Formats: sequence, C-alpha cells, structure tokens
Amino acid sequence: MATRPYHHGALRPALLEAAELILAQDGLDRLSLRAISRAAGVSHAAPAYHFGDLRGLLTALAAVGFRRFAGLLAEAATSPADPLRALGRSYVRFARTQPALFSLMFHNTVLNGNDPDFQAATGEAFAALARVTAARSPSPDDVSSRGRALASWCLVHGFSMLLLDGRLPSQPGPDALLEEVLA
Amino acid sequence: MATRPYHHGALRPALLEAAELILAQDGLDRLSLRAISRAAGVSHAAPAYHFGDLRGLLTALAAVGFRRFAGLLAEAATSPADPLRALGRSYVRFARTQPALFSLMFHNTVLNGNDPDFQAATGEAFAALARVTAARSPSPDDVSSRGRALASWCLVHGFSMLLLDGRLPSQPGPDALLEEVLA
DNA sequence: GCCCTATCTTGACAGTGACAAGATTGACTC
DNA sequence: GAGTCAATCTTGTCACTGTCAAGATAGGGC
Repeated sequence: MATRPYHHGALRPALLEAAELILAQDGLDRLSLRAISRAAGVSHAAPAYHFGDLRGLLTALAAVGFRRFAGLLAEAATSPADPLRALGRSYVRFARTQPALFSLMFHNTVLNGNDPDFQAATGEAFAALARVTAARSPSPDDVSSRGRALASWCLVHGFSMLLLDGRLPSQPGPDALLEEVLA
Repeated sequence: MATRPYHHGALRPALLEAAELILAQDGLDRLSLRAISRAAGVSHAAPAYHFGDLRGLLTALAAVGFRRFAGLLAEAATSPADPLRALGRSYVRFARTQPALFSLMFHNTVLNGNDPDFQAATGEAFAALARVTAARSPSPDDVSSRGRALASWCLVHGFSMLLLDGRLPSQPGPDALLEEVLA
C-alpha cells in the first residue's frame, strides 16, 4: 500500500460515502468523525475542513438522503394507477431499506436545519409529496384539502417511524400491514 | 454545605429526576451520566450501580415516560364525547409538552427494548390505545378494523413526530392543525 | 521558478462511558 | 454490644470522542 497522497482529490464525497456506510452498518451512535476519517484513510481532523463539525457532516449526509428520497418519491408520483398509494409505498420502502439514514434525516437535534443545502434537499422531497396530494383535491387552497394532504403524510410517516422502532406487529409483514393501514 | 452522606437513600429516583430535568432543558445529546451524577451530587460512577450503563438509565427514564403517557391516554379514553379524538389530542399534547422525553421514548437505538420494566411500561400505554380503537370496531378480529386502528395510531404518531421535527406548517398552530388532520 | 491559497496533518485538551478496586454504611446475628 | 456481610457509593484509570490551533504540503497562476 503506497503512502496516500497529501491531497485526496475528492475527499468530501469520499467522507460522505464512508459515513453512509458506517451509518448503515453500525448505526448513528457509532458514527464518529474519527471512524469516518479512518475509513476514508485520512487524519482525524480532515473532515473539519469540509464540514466544520460533526453536525455539519451529518447535515450534509441527511441532505444526500433527502435528495435520494425526493427522486424516489417523484418517480412514484408518476404511477398511472394510484399515485398517492404509490407514494406511500415508496415512502415506507425508503424508510425500511435505509432505516438509519431515514432516522437521521428526521433527527433534527443532531442536524443543522438552517443549512441552505439541507433546506433545498428537504424542499425537493416535500415538493414531490405536495404535488401528488394537491393534485387529488379539487380546490388546493381549501383547508380540508390541506388537512387530507397532511393526514396522508402523517400516516405514512408515522407508519415508517413506528415500524423502524419495532412497535408494529410483525405479522403479516410490513408490506401487507401497510396495505391494511392504507385501505 | 455539609458533606453529603455516603448513602444517598433514594438515589435511583433522584438520578431519574435529574436526568429528566437535564433532558428537558439541554436535550439528549447533553444528557451524560456524569452530568446527571453532578446534578444529583454523587460521584460519576454512582449511576452504574443502579442502571448498569447509560443505556440502562435512558431505558428506565423512557419507562417512566411511558407510564405517564399511559395515564394520560387512559384518562382521555374516558372522554364521553369522542374518545378516539380525545386520545389523539392527548397523544399529541404529550409529545408537544415533553418533546425530548417523547423522542427518547421512541428512540430505540439508545434504549434496551428487552428490559422487562420498559416492556411493561410500553404495554400499559399501548393497551390504552388498543382499548379505544377496538371499542370502535364492530368485529375486533377483522383485518380492516385492525387497519383502521393502526391507521389512527400512525396518524397521530406521524403528526407528533413531524411536529417535533419542525416539518409541519407553523400556521395555524399545532392545535388547529391537528383538528384539520383529524377531520 | 515563485508565491499563494486550498487542503490536509499533527498535537493537544477537556469531556465522556466503562471498568476495577476499594471505601463506607446499615442491618442482621450472636 | 461486637462482628460479619451485603448493599451502596467513591476513586482512579483507560480508551475514545469532538474541537481547536498550528503547521505541513501541494498544485495552479504568474
């Protein structure tokens, strides 16, 4: 193994990649700046230059997650049959396949909600949600239509959170259970 | 200031009380065993005897929260008018008035879900929920009735989580917004 | 060939959770 | 009332963490 070059070249994305891997494998409590640095093969203080502090790195990682989330939701929104239901399924599938990342994305005490890039990323995701829910209501400015849209969001979000927390019945499995709840 | 007695007498509840105070004031990230010990006026290793490790203490604190939660839900369930709606309001009110504790209670990565006392406490809370939702359905064993009951739970839980995360619109305020969603 | 800025490293410090070993206390026994 | 013992708490230590300051290195523009 040759000694690594002093300048990495693309350290920022490499750190994010390493962080996501550790997050998925070991969870948020084991995700430290030093562990990320070790995984990326750089010194323990290297992340500070790109992200400032741990909160900055986690915020950037959450933004990556929200952009991916937004893409999946937007894709589901194009479903010809039942866009709202397809959206709900995608929402829960994301939470289920990337549980630690999903939890991080909605864990505001460890994130910097004022970060512009983070705000833009969350905006993308929620815009995809809003498009579908708004399309279903006759008058988008109506209070009751907003209530229905928010209720749909709360429903799938609550399902996802309770599922990740292990609080939902394990039978008959997440997919079938979601269909019951969405029925 | 007299030197404190070697034996505290009721250290376990005192530690839990101190922990809840710090949790409410400074958040989970600032809640350390050593900060709790300092607040209770004991040595940094004193909590270990009663709770084993930090996870044990947090689990015990979450159990306290779930017992309090269960009491409020059971009280709401006796509402003569609309028990389900009263339950939902109590659910969200608890989350809103004790946000850090509520978050901790549903933060399984830092808790020990196998702890018997914790399981008993969560069981109390969810039993109160189940009683009300089951009473509303004609045939409790029906799949669709379970779906409706779970949907109600997911709805208020998702609302609570999104609210605490600052993701819901700030207008017209949490109470009115909840009424829209429950409509 | 020189400078200059972006990028990364080294070293240090206070704080943390966990563990081992020991100190203290109160209750129980005789 | 003296002795024993288990419950309870303290002290000391270790590895690990995030953050900061200072310095080292590299690569591009002149």
